[in-house]
Amino acid sequence: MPRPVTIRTVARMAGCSIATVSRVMNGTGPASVEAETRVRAAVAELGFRPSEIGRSLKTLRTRTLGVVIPSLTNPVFASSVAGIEAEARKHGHVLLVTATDYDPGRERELVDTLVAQSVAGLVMTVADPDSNPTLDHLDTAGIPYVLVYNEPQRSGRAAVTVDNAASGRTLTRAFIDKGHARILFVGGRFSSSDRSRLRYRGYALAMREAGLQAAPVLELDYLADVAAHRVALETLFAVQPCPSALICSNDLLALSIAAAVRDMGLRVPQDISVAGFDGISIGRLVSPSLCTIDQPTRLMGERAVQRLFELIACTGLRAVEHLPFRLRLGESIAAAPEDTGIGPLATLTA
Amino acid sequence: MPRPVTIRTVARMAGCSIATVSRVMNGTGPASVEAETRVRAAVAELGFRPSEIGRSLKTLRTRTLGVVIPSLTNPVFASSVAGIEAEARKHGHVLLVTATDYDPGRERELVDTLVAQSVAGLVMTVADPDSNPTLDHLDTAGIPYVLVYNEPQRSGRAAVTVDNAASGRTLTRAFIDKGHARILFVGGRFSSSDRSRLRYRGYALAMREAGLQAAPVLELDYLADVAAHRVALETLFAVQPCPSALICSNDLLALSIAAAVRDMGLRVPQDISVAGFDGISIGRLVSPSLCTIDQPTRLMGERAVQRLFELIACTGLRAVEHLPFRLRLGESIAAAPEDTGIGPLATLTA
DNA sequence: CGCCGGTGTGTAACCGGTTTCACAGCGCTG
DNA sequence: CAGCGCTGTGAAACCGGTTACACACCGGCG
Repeated sequence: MPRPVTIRTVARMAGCSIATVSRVMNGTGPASVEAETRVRAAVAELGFRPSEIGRSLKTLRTRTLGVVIPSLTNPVFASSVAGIEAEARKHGHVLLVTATDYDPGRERELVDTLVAQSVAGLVMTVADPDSNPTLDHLDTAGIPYVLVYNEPQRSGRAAVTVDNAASGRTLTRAFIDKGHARILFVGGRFSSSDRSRLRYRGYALAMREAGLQAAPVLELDYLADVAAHRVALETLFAVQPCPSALICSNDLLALSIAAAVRDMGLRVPQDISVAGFDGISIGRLVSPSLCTIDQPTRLMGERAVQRLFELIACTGLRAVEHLPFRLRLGESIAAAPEDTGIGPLATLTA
Repeated sequence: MPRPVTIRTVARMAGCSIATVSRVMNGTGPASVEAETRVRAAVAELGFRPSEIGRSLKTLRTRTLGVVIPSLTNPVFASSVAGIEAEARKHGHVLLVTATDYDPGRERELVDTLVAQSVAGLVMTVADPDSNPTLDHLDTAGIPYVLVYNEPQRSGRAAVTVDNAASGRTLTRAFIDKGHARILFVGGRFSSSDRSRLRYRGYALAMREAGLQAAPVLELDYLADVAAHRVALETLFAVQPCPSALICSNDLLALSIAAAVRDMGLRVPQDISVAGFDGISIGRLVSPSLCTIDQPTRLMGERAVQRLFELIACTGLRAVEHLPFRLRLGESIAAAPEDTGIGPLATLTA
């Protein structure tokens, strides 16, 4: 158990005061060439690295960013955290990462934990960015944060996202252009995702624009297994004609829904087309490759950190920034089967 | 910008000294009922939460664990970090997460950064757990750590993993049992993964036991795209008979290789069987579902944290702990085509 | 020669907790 | 009633840095 090397150890070895050591290491204030030389030699010999704790105590700000996301096991969040981490490291900061496990009730507790760590700022994805006491609390406490994937409607909050409604509209229009009319939107629980809600809104708009009736969303549990998803689909299909296309609110759900469809003995995309959102990279590898809305997930994380540092520096605006998305057609979308003109879904489900 | 609430604010409002506040909050030392009542009331009214920085300064240990992994975008690491995070939170700790991006040269720098943050301990996945100066440094500095996925051969290092060689043997034997003889092992760069090496060793052992000759590993870049993988396969297949089975050193690579095989106009598994390692959950959703070695990835993260706390408490051993793995057959493995008895791969590649 | 200003350096306060130590007050025992 | 021990409390040291401030030293100028 070697004695810890502190700034005092260095000062003793260099034959100067701790103030001089600090000045040399941070380049603040004046220092003679010989003092600097001796300090640098001592630092090198001792392998001294200043404690971030001691440093933080004075300014009450650490070189640490807090991250709050629903889950690490969804590749779309993992990918954005990868971007956040890389960009934070560029700025000499590290990341405190926490997950709510899709439970909005945990948001407040996690934020409090991170605030107790005196993070310099937060990057978050929350369930509801508009009516959110936790974010209100951060606002009043003056702690800067940037939202990722969230798209607050009421402004005054910094966010980096894509235009979810527009992407839902784009994706739905792609289906309509291929002759689909009975298009069902399958969503994760709306309460835990404003993305889901906005994507559905885009879907509904595209349907209306095409003179089609939007069906109510089929709400499923993100995290349930294929069997549960199959049961949900079968239950629905028993009381209404089978849709020719399923738009799922995210890629992970789309992969599970596609598996459930295959389980039912139907082919993707010949019998039913399936699409998702997010553009997770695995979607390119599977067969049929997944039709999706491609998002710059990693870049979104990087931009969020850049904007967070702007907020910390008191430049930068609390506004929503939209990054471009792109339709990736993939192989899981095909032209609508011709023999299925039974009518719109909504007439039966309404 | 509200004045920060410190322990002194609370003491003033409760009409006592900061020592009493500290004692009440931590349950250390005696405190009268009335003093405790006043302190708790003040804490509640002010919403006081003690700064972790101030707390840490005294003991020079934070309630923070450091995590070093190759990448967050590989679901197998993301999943273990999820387990690490959940278990750490149970113990009231938070996670500093960093990624090497598969560059072993960054390990030292990241560890130094985390050590400067005075982490209580580290959970790591490194390229080479046996000959590793960074780990040596942690040993001499007396900083506890537990390895995940790594399987150090020379003992003296705490690790949580599966028996990678045994899993390679099990998987290979499954192929042999289905009549495969020309089985190729496709690996990520060996230099960046001891798992790859050990899984190959298990493959080679199973081949030898069955009287078959093991082929040299086909080393590929984990992160390259499908097109690059296709080129690599075509180049190899041009000079030797096409194997009937491809065992890939991890699931992400297996998915990419399967896509490359399909790109070449071959069917999985009718023409070529494909398998991976890790048991990422997405492997169950794709079609054909992926044959793999199922690992308790999340549990591995949880166990690592449990053992790390044992090390911190100076109970607990620096030893390798093997968790059970399970062969998941899936649909990407089929019986070997009958007309392919051209001979073992090794005779041609050697 | 006295004064001014700049340069290099050390001392000490400070940040927000934890913890040691001293001590007051009280009840008990001898 | 003296002395002991226990309980509750506060003052102050302490952790490892940063930084305000004092000051010594030196060269240049009036």
